[in-house]
Amino acid sequence: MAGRPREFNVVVARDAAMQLFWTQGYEATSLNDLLSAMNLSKSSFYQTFESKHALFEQCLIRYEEILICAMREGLATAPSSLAFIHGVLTDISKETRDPQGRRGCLMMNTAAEFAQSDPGIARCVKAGMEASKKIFAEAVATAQVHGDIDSKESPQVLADYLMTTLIGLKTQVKAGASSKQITSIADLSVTALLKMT
Amino acid sequence: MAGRPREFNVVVARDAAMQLFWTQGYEATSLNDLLSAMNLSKSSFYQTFESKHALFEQCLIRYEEILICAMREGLATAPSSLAFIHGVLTDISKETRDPQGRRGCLMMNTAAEFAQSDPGIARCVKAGMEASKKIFAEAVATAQVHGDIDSKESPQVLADYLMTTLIGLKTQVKAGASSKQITSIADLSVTALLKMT
DNA sequence: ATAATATAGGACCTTTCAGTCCTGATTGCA
DNA sequence: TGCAATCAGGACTGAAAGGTCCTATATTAT
Repeated sequence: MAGRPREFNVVVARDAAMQLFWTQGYEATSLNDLLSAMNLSKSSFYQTFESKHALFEQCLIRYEEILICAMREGLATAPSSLAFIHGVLTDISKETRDPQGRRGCLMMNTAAEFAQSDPGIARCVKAGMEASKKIFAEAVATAQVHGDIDSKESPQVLADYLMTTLIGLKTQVKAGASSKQITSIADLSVTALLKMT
Repeated sequence: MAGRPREFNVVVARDAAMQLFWTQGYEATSLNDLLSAMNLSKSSFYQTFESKHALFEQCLIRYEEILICAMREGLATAPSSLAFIHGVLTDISKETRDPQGRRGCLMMNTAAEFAQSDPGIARCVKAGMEASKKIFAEAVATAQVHGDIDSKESPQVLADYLMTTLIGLKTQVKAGASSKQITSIADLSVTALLKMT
């Protein structure tokens, strides 16, 4: 009953699309761009992925999964929760080196491009934001238990603060900030977090 | 030698365009959208504004002028430099009320949409960012003189920190954060700034 | 009156877009 | 052998995009 098997890997193809959307944004990425990057014929594309929009949503979800996984792993393997928090922020300075890094974060780029106009995508973004924030909140809570961060403020509010800083830093990188600037801001933000009572 | 005078106000028309670009972004705003909002015929449009792209650049520059002026005035009239800084951040919570406020900031939206692909626009954005940062730096320096902010950190770095927070907050608003969340983060950021040594 | 500039409106152009459909070949399983 | 599903590739559609050009009318200063 089964016909000819698929010759390409759906995951690989979708990841290629994700990279392209990440670099160029949704609107700026044409179908032909996608077909080239994914190395697919139009037939195969529409047979496998319903539409450009549907594919984008899948890419966004996938991106968020990867992001969350990376954060979870980072938190799990870091010497301490505080080191994890500090690392997430300071590592952004590395993204200033190549154009690849200057792309920012697909989730945040999408927030800027779609938040107003596409409720479905907006929900996706919000979910990803919440998930990231939750990990920050866990990290903060642990750091508070260890006495690295003062316990007067709730982990949720502090996680919101960290998310805000993260978004701001990523955007600054995109806008052309230097590695040094980013490092300074990140260090300052963490210092501020610690000195707070 | 002079012919028929212009019947519309260039400034008013351009401001209407600015509002539209602000709400929808550059790509998502079609020429017809612009003609309707500006109440112009195609003839008048192209006679006055060279192209959609040129108009956008003018709008961006105008937006930045308004922004900088508002900040300068805010700083001049605030009871103190610290109050100004605190006000800029906490006032963002008001933007959560109506969709109008959820548009974010044209300059930052543009950074997200164009920073990678359009060097001219990117330069414009960077200039606006620098100008905003400069005002923050002035405010910080004054607050340091008044003893409201510790003088160990340079005004430049602290201004960078404030810009980062500002960008992060604006983006969070766009992504759907609540008024309460924004207020909490803004208060926390300023508190952090003060408690720092 | 004339030159110069503005107005409105529409025809028109080229390009690009996402998406559909069709043909014909290919491949695997039953 | 035949069914089912894939493949590639191109023709095609309808819509929308930004821009140009043209006609005809209106308004001003000289």
